[in-house]
Amino acid sequence: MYQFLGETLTTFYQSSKQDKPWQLGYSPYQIWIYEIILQQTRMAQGMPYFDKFIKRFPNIETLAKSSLDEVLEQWQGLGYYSRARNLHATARFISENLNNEFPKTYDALIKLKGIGKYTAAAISSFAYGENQYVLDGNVYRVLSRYFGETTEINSSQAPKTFYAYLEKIHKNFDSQILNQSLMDYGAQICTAKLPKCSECKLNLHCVAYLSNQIIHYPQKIKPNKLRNRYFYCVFYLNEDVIYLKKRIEKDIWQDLYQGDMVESEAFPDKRFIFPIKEKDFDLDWSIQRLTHQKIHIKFAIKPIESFDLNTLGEENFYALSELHRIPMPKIIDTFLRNLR
DNA sequence: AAGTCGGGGAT
DNA sequence: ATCCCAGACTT
Repeated sequence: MYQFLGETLTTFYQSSKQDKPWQLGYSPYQIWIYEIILQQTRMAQGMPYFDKFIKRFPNIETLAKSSLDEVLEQWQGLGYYSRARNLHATARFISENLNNEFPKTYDALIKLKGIGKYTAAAISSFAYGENQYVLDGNVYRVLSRYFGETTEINSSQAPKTFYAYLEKIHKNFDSQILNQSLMDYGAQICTAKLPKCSECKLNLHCVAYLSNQIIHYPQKIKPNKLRNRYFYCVFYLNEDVIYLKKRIEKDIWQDLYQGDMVESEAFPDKRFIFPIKEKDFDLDWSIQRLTHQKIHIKFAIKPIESFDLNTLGEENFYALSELHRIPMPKIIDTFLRNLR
């Protein structure tokens, strides 16, 4: 089974005409950005951000010299903002401690912030040809179906189980090619929904397919139910100035900007503490469904009074003309855009 | 070992 | 409405 899998994937790779990052002449730095952006993110969503990001920060030095706000601004709308924070911190670390030289080995890469087993393997394999195995969502899916592996892929023991498969598969084949073809196969043929089993060359030995159980693989532990969260958000505003404050809590949207915002148990909340009444929050009510949370925000606009500047802190007021350079959560950004 | 972190697109 | 994506980090 291992030999057949390796041969089939190698053949698939050679017939695939899709351009690979390293074939496009991407530098190790660019492959790093590429892999971070594509964490938990589809190609179609990530690639426009990759192009923008590389154009704005062509190398380690420019990224390291930029402010966190500037990096987050490029990242706005992409989600999982810790990726941008770690990217920025790692760029500065490499610039200050490694003489601007990007680490070249798996062992060095995995010590960097934001780089885990997958990304260390991907960079060291794709940029430097090191013999390492990538294990991502695509690989989990292909292997679990092909071998009929019932270990839940989001369980804590999943990595150990699946790396054992990879070790045997990679034994007689080129790791770089196998890494890329496993992921491409999962993305193009062995897809999560409506897999193309009829044109799949692996189905001769695919345990899930032969037992007609494809739909039940990969197995997964049920996620927790959606958490509802309710926020009130006030924008103190006049013709050319707006109040914005950075979220500093270790919570969703850390380091992004928002209005004067408080969270409540529900709408309406008796403990409401803003200087304007709950009924003034009829301006708009946005709901955003995320993977694990459902965000409800009631927005309000309040003209700036002279005492507001003292109460809220003058440093938190920004010119409207520079609004586009301030990173904000998608739902906040959308509201402010619609305001115009 | 379990929880947390975004947003979008396909079904 | 549900799933899940070229995952990593914290508790």
